[in-house]
Amino acid sequence: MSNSSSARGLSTGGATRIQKRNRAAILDAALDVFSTHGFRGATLDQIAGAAGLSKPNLLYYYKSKEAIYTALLEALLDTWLDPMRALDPEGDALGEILAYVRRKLDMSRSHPRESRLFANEIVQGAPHIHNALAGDLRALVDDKAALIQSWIDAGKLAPVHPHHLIFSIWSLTQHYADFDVQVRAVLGDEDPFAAAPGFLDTLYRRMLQP
Amino acid sequence: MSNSSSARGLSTGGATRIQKRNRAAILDAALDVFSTHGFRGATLDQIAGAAGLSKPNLLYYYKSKEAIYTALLEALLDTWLDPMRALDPEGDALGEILAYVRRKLDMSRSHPRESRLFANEIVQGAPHIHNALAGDLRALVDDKAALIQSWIDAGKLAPVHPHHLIFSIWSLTQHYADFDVQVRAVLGDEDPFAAAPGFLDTLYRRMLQP
DNA sequence: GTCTATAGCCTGATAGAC
DNA sequence: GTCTATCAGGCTATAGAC
Repeated sequence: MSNSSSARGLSTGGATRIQKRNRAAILDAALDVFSTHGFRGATLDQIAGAAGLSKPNLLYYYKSKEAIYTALLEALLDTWLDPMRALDPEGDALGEILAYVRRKLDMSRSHPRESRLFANEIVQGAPHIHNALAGDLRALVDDKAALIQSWIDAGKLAPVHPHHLIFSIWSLTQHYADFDVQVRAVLGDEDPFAAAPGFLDTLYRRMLQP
Repeated sequence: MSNSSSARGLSTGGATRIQKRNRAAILDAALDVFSTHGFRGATLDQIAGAAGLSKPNLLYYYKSKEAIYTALLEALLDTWLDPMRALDPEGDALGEILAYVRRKLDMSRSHPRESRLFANEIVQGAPHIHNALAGDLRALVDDKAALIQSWIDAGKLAPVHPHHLIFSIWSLTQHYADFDVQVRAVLGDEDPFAAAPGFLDTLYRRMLQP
């Protein structure tokens, strides 16, 4: 029997520890580069360099540039929507919305690369994830919009268009990640995230208090 | 005397009508292509084709890809900020804000390419217009933020952080242009601009009514 | 699994005829 | 002013040695 990787006995689920580490390093490097330059603007040289691999070795793990990109988008899309999934029908209406806003704002601060990755993709027409938008995303949003509408009907929130309310939360929170350079250029030394939580909390309290 | 262009007697300001028409066609084509694919993703072939010129002829009018791009950004930046400049210190405070929001939303509907051009540029770190952001833009925003603060101090608006109020207006209105595909994927057949004006009007009334 | 070398394509920009 | 032809460089992806 040959000393092939699959016969080593140390492999876990068909992938060695080195393979797992390299795949993770590649996706992290790809997130860096794709989020900064967009799909077309990124090069395999940059990604390979950031991952500490040679370019052909990079293509040993993923067979093409596009394969890296779509693997990255798929791996992130689910977690990206977690803050919205956590909206709890049993919770206090206004409190749930405010907590959702807070979670999204926290993600803009802690995961700006993910935000800019999706921003780049969507601004340019979402050529790689259009199906996910019209499928899973739409279903999830419709579900949560119905929940918001039920809160409004029960008099727990002031009346607003539920879908546009959700758009406003995405837009206001992701703005601090996607347009970070502009925000900081205008604010100077002031940290955007110092006043942003209070501002958004006030905004949604005043708008939604029944 | 040779029959050179400058001796024709029909030239206006050093440029013939054909030159003016071609320059305008180039900038319009460049707006199309750069706003859809970003600077790096755009190609001179696409721009030349959209403008109805050959690639070398394109480079006769602008000496490089970057020259086209920066000419476009400079030509648009001023008009892009007009809605904010129109904020009138003598007008009614809440009415002025609501009118500004409405003007910005109208621009997202009528000029989505311009919005996406700046979105692409800023998401990727604003490498070509960083100076303009930290210079002219910041000065203009600081000026209008002071105006908003004076309205708050006079009791004409509910207290909010003026800079973040301005960011919110940019974010909420431009979202409908920059993330158009996502908004439409979620809304399905419903026209985003049907409910958006009313939603934003309600939002800012409830937030700012003293 | 990882490397060097390179194929093959595309892109921005230039030369030179008309 | 506009074209055809083309160069030089950068890019993705593959071949093949180890």
